[in-house]
Amino acid sequence: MQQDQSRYRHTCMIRGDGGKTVRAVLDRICDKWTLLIVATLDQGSLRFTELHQQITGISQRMLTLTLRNLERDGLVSRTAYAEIPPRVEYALTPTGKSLIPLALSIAGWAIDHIDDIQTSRAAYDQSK
Amino acid sequence: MQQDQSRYRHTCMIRGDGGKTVRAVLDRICDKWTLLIVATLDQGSLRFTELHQQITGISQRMLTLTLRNLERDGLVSRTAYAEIPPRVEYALTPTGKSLIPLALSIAGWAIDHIDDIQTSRAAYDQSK
DNA sequence: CAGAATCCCTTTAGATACTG
DNA sequence: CAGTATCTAAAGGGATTCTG
Repeated sequence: MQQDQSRYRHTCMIRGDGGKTVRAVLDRICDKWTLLIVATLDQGSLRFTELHQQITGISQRMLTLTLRNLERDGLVSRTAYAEIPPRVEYALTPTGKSLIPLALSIAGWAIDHIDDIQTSRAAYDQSK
Repeated sequence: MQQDQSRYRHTCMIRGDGGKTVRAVLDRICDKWTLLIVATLDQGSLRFTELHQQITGISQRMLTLTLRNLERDGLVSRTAYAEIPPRVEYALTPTGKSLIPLALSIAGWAIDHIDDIQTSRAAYDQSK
């Protein structure tokens, strides 16, 4: 009881400004590729092509767009070397690195509950 | 160093199956309304209209759709009473309640970093 | 009260072709 | 190598109207 009331108080963090702050972050991390890119860059800086190879299924266009947004938000740094052929290195910034523990929390919850969710989903679809 | 290597190993949780498991969860919690509904239901079971009033800005259509998806995934229970006028109560299931700590982690990170992100974003837009 | 149905506009993202 | 440009199919989501 004590705990439940305390938890309810804290969910005000989420409902706070109508969810604006939380959603601003969700809009960034919840697209199809952001977390995969961030997790891939956790091993160190990588070039455009290396990212393209390691993240299977991503199109050139979406890799470019997602990296641009991550750079804009200060989560990823982009370093271009004036060589021919061109070389560009992408790496996590401190803010980007701070996202990793959160990403691991999400992954942990996903792994813990994905079976329950899929079972429930199948049962629901069955009953309709 | 030691820590960084350990962290890198753990990000395999995210990249694991090409991000399939993590994305299945992100697809559920990352739409515009899910976390707000879950956070609102943390105070206890609520009726359709009560949710509609407490979550400002949501349309009837999106409230219905999001609640259906949450029910399908076993995060929210729906109890209809055979009365006139009808009464329907929505509440978090145990799985739904287990989502609250994760939501709070996300909110915490959002609050901690939203200023940095918006500053970086403004600087990036300025330089273009 | 608690929705279902329909309309319609905006955004997203894949495929493809081209370039400094 | 590291992108940019363009086209298009599909999904998301708001407003409105109707109903058991």
